Amino acid sequence: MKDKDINITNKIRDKGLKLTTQRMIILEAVYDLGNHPTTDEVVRYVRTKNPAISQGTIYKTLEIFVKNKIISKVEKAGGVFRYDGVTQMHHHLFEEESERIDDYYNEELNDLLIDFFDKNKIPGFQVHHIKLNIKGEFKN
Amino acid sequence: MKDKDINITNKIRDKGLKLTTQRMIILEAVYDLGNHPTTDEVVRYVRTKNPAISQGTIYKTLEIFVKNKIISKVEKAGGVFRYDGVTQMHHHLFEEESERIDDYYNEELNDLLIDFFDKNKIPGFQVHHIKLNIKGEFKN
DNA sequence: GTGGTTGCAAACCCTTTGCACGGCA
DNA sequence: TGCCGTGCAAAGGGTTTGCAACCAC
Repeated sequence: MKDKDINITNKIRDKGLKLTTQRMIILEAVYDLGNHPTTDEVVRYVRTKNPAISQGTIYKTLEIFVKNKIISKVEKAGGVFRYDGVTQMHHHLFEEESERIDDYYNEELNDLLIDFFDKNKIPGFQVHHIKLNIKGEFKN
Repeated sequence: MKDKDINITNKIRDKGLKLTTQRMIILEAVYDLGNHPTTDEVVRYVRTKNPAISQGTIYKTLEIFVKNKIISKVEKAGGVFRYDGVTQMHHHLFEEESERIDDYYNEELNDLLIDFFDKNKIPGFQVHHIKLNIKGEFKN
């Protein structure tokens, strides 16, 4: 068994979820596809590994992963869901026209934000998670 | 003509869009409903003012307003669109279970963010707009 | 006058659901 | 063995589209 498989196995088992072939392949898909895949992209990836896995299962399984915080949904207006296998704090760069979404990591920014909300509690609201949506355009 | 109507009229005309009854009522709906209405909420509001306005027109018109930056879409995972009539820089508080979305205004935070990205340009990306998604829970 | 807008209704498409079968623990 | 997970296919529901009639400019 490869390191990658062990990692995937643990992610699933650590949440008390049953380990099945379907779940392993679906989680592998999110990780391997990397760039915030849509459900459809996950479906196509999974097909290449095992065409017998149904679309319904993929939809259900992705939701189970989200509920168990193994992956997360990218906040995205537009009827299509995207999933994100990165669980550490990071932000997103959006380009509207192209639908492109890149990750943006910056420790200094994270510290700045955490520090800000430590000092400035929001009345009547307890913060769990902060994420910056940065809209603009990619230049080549 | 009320001040409100003049304001709405100008918002539409200033973008070079034709002024129609439908557009005025639809824009009024987004402003009056206030709290990030869904398309369906806009449809219901518009019906009370003029039942003859069709749902298709409302969908098309809201998209036209977004394209012309008169209003904006709230980034939201979930198949339902929400619209936001507030154009000044602000942030959103999300509570997942309840679907509640409140606005969060903080000038100091805005300055902090603008200053940060002035000093820390993102290679290959030009920032147009920054918005924080703050997830957590409302306490009563 | 005329090109953009609207109304209508059907089509779309992603997502959800129900249920019987199958397989992990 | 028991119960959770899966496959299948149909239903659901918000959104989009096409086109003829209409109307601001």
